[in-house]
Parts: sequence; structure tokens; C-alpha cells
Amino acid sequence: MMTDKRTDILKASLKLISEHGFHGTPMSMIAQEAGVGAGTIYRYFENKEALINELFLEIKREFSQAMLAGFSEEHSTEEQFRKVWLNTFKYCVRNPEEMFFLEQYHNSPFQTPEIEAATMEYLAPIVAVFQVAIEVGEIKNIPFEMLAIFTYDVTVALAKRHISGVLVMDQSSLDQAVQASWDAVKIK
Amino acid sequence: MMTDKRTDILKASLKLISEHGFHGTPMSMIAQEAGVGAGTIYRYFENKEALINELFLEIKREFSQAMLAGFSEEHSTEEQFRKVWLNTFKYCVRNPEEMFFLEQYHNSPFQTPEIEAATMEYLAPIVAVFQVAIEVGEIKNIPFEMLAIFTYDVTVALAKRHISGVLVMDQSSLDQAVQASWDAVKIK
Amino acid sequence: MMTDKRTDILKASLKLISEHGFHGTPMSMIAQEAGVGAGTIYRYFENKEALINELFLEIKREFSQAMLAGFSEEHSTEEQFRKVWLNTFKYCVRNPEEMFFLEQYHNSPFQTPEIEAATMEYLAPIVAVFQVAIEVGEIKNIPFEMLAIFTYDVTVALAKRHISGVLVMDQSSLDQAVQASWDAVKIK
Amino acid sequence: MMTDKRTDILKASLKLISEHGFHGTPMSMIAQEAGVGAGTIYRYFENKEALINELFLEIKREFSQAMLAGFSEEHSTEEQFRKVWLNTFKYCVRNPEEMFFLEQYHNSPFQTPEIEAATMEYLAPIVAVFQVAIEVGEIKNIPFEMLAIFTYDVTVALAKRHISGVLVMDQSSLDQAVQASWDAVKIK
DNA sequence: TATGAATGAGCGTTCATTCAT
DNA sequence: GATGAATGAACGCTCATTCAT
Repeated sequence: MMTDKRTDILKASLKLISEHGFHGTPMSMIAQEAGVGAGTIYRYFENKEALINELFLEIKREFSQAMLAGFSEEHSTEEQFRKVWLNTFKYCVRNPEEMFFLEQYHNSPFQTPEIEAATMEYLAPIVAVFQVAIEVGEIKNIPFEMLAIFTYDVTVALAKRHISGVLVMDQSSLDQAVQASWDAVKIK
Repeated sequence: MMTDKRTDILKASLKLISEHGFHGTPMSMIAQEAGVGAGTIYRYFENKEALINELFLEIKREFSQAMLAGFSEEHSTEEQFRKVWLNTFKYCVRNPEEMFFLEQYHNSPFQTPEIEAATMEYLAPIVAVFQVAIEVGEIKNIPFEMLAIFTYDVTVALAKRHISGVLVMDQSSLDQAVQASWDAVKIK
Repeated sequence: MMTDKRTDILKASLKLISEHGFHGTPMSMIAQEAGVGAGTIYRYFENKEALINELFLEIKREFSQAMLAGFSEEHSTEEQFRKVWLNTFKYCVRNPEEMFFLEQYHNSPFQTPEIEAATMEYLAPIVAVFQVAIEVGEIKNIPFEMLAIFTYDVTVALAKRHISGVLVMDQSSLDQAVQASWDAVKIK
Repeated sequence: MMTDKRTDILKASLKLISEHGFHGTPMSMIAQEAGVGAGTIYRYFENKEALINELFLEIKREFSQAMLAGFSEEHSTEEQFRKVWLNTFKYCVRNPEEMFFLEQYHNSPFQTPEIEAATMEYLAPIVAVFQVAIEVGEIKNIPFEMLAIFTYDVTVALAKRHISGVLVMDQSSLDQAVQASWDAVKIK
């Protein structure tokens, strides 16, 4: 299969980078974990930076899809909000490698405005919902970027603390957290 | 002597690391920027890791002091909350290098539980205020770690977006953001 | 391939180390002399210490084989003694690099009891001959370590003086030396 | 006192070098052990090599004097031989630092023919005794260098084994060793 | 197409030596 | 004279990348 090795390389990269960091993961280690020759990586990716950027885009796409799972415009804004919030949290907890990778990426020199922007479009449906909710007066008229912080960033931060064990998120804590996030953005 | 070499080295490290990352900043580059010989760094710091850890502790202390500026127990909880929130935001915006450095540090292998813990005590006064506010029923009874996310993490995230230009935080946006954060944690 | 890089590296190491010493021989110099890249050495040897240890074991094995050349239990003890003595001397004179390397190694921190011990078994046949000779009363009942000094150490010391030119060992001097060594250990 | 610091430096060098080797002993370590500033060493010695060479000459002189202790032409050749032999052995066992230093020196690039030769004159009395003994037919007519090997080199090698514990030299072993050495060089 | 041996620039770090005080 | 902070060349070693097979 054509994409087999490419996928193997991306998987190996994710696993190793999430554990050892970008700089603790030599290309040779990725090659070994992926079961390919070191030179083979360069048939699929121009260089290490390109590999990491493509991995980022792939994970970001998957993450965005997960955020939108079961998303339906028939529900209330609050229900949609909760849905997305919990989807985000669940994805993080179930895919810690992906989450750690993204967190590392966001604080690295690999990160570029163009690539970050490219991921924005994945979340268009959510943006639309917020847009309508603002117009009908259900949530505060604040920039989408700010809304995103009270949902995405807060959720990921909680998931990280949960995974590291610093903060145990049981059902009741989860309810508290969603409620607090909703309180932050809702009107009244 | 007018300039202290230790300080020069820390300053150079901060500037370069905040821009190029830990691994994008060789010791030789730090030496050059600081105007010292490469070997001189090792008179003041045991190795690169120790240099970075000491820089972290120094910045964290300064940051914590900035967060507590003008802090007084005579004001209301909400006023104290706003004060700390705005202090945090201002520090980030005025000291972007320090902020980027801290963010990088928190997602790096340099970070160790001991060093992280050592910084916790700086914020004891804030913890105390939250504690009282919870007891008297002014803010929600949620774990301190969660409260921290709705204050510290959210604020830093906003400052980062502001600095990158993705999100312009004028006075009115700032008011909105503080209010949203307060809405997230306050009762009623 | 005609030339084996591993062998090239060992040969270059031997030549340079015997001349300049362990610490006067950087890895880069070995690489250049061997005609390989600096990093290539590390494909064949874990680090400098491992390279030196492997070189030691290789030379020690070769040396031991040379000492035992033409060794036969059919001859008299004295003939066997002379044979080994002269084999040793000849090897040193013909392979001064190997000899200087071994001498350096024996006075270095690379030397470890395990590695030293590993080389002992090469000389088992000689030990056996001495053992029997002691039992039948042909040579003095002195510890093997002491016998070794009157044979091996003395011989190497003579070879060193010969190579340095301080002492010219012609056939007659050689006969004198062997005789003196034999007089030291023989009975009566 | 004028020579105080110089002596301190030499003592510190001997102690540290005998333990850690030439290359495991930085000048700064010597300075600290000697209780002087690093730069001070360069007032007394041109550089590290000169320091080591001077230390060698000093030890060699002391060693030679020890070898000649109680030396008297009134005794028989054999008695004189035994005396020197045992003096040598005792010095090594009582001054292992000096012995290890000398052994290291002899297998190092510091060693030069000129310096080695300079030490020869210390042993002139011994040379004279051997000379006479050869002329009167008490010992074999072999070069002094070869005689030296059967006395000095053999003795030092035994002392080294004794100190390392590989070979325990009690009174009887010592008698055996002296006898073997004497057997090697005596006539009949 | 796939490999992995080979490369060498670049890293963190050491230490003999200098020189302002 | 004595100091020790400062230097920077040189070290051992890593790893992204290339290219002959």
C-alpha cells in the first residue's frame, strides 16, 4: 500500500516525540520505531521540520473532528457548548500522546502563523454556532479567539492536569468545569 | 564593576531562548550575546540545564511578585481577583520574553516536580484569598488547580494572542476578559 | 569492499596512540588517519574507551599467539622457556607500536580487572608448562606472577631499550639475556 | 620561605597525579590541593609539562638516594646487590605515590631521552660496583642496562604487584625474589 | 523504491594559560 | 609576588541528511 510507510513514520514520530520531545527524538529513532530505513523518511518528508509540521496538521484535523463529534444544530447553544467541551476533554484524555504533541508544538519554533491559521478552518462549524449565539444574545459578544480560550485552552489545561494526576477530574469536577466555562461566556 | 557577568549571561539566555527555544540556543550563542567567553558561563552555572533552571526560578519569582503588586486584603475579593488578573496580563505583555520562556519551560524536560513546587510558595497569598472566598461563599468550591486555570492560564493565553497580534486586547476587551474569568469562578 | 573501516580505525588508533598516547590522540585525528569521517568511528565503537579496550584485546590476543608460536610439549622445559622468551622478544621488536600501546594501556585508567583477566586465559598453555616444571623440580617453586616478571616483563623491558637504541641486542646479547632469565628461575 | 610554595605544588602534583594520572589532574586541581592560586604555579614552573618533568627529576633523585642507602664498598658484591635490591623494593612499597608517578612517566609522551639520561648519573656508584664485579668475574659481563633490568625493573614490577595485592611478598617471597635476581646476574 | 553506512557541522563542556588587580 | 576570573581552542560525541547500492 502506498501510504503505509508514511503512516508508520507519522505514528512512530507521534509516539516518540510525545514521550521524548522534538529534540530527544532523532530521525534514526523514528526510522527504527517505524521499521523503515533512515533514508526512507526523506522520501515522504522533506526534512524533520516538514515531518513535524505535517504530523501537527494531521493531528489537529483529527482533534477538530473529534471536537465536532455528534455536533448538531438542532440542540441548544448550551448543549452544543457542553458537547464540544466534553468532546475536547475526552479526546485529550484518550489521546494523551496527541495532546502532549500539540502542546509541545505550540511552544516551539516549528510553530508558524501560517500553519496555525490553516487549522482554523477545521473549526468553522463551531465558529458559526458561536456567531449565531452572539447575534441572538445567548453568549457574550467577545472575539472568537477569546471564546476559544475559555473552551479549548481551559479544557486542554484541565486534561493535562488530570493526566498528570495533579487534579483528578471525576464526573462532578467535570460538571463544575463545564459549568464554569459556560458561566464565563454565557449572557446572564 | 559596572556589569555583572552572571546577570549578563542570564539576560542573554532569556533573550535568545525566548526567541529560538532551548535547543535553538547554543551556549556559544549565549556567550557571544552576553559578551563573555564560552567557558565563562561555566564559572557561574554548572551546565546548561542549571543555567536554565536558575533563570526559570528567577523569572518565576519576579513574575509572582508582579502578580501580587498592590495586593491588599482590605479590598473585596472581586477587586483582588481583578487586580491579580490585570497584574498577570500586564506582566506578560510588558515582558513577553519572560512569558515565552516560562511557557517553553513548562513544556520541557527541564521541568521537574521539585522546581515547580518551589515556585508554588510565591503565590501563597493568592491561595489564601481564594481559600477564604470559597469559605464565605463568594466563589465556587472548586480545586485551586482549576481556579488557577481560569485565572492564570486564561490570562497568559490571552496575552500570547495579544502579543502575536491574533487578538487585539484594548481596554474594553480587557474588561470583557476579566469579567468572563470572574463569571467563571464567582458564585451567582 | 577491499578495506574494512573497522580495521582501518583500529590500525590508525594503534599507530597514533603508540606515538602520542591516549590523550594526545583525539578522535578526529584517528578519523583523519583512518580516512573516515569523525562520526563513522562511532558506528563501530561505542566511544573512545571502548575503541581502546577493543584494540587492547585484539593486540593482546595477537601477542599471546605470537608468544606461543611453535610451542610444543615435546621439548624440554628449558627449550620451551627459550622459545617463548624469544617469541616474546621478537614480537616486541617487530611490532613496536603494539608493544608501546600495551605498555601504555597497563598504566592507564582504561585498564580494568575484568579486561586484564580476560587476557589471562590466552596464556594458559604457558602456565601449565610452568606448573609441571615446578612439580618435577626443574624450576623454582615461586608464584606464577613472579615467574612472569622474570620472563615477560624482563623481555619487554629489553625490547624497549633495544628499540630506543639505549641497548643494542645482537645475537650474543640475546643469548646472554635468555640465559640470565633462565638462570633466575631454573633450579640449580 | 622561598621554596615553600614550590614544594607545596610539587607535593600536590605528586599526590594527585599518582591517583588520577597526568590527564586526570588539571592545573586548577593542583593549585587547590597546594593551597595556591592557579596562576601562581606559573611563577614556579613554565607550564604543566615543565612541572611534571621537574617532579620526575626530583623523585628520581630521591629514589636513587634511597637505593644507595647504607651502600658501602666494604661488603661483598652479593651483599651490595642484595642491599640495593631491597632498598629499591622498600622505597616502592613505602612510597607508592612516587612509584606510580614514575611508572606513568615512563610510559608517557613527557618522557624524553635527555631527561631520562640526566637521571643516570645518580646511580654512578652502583654502576661502578657492577663494573668492578664484572672485571673480577663475579657477575656476568652483560651491559649495565641489562643488569638494571634484572634489578631495578624486576623489583619495581614486584612492588607494584605487591601493592595491588596480586602478589603478596612476605619475607620468604622476598628472599626468593632477591635470590632469583642474583642468580640471573651472578657467575656460576 | 528503499536502504543504512557514512558524513561532518555543530553541540556542551573542559582546562592550560593569561593578565588585570 | 600572588591571585583567580576570564578566555577560547580543543575535545568527545550526536544526529540530520546524503547517496551508492
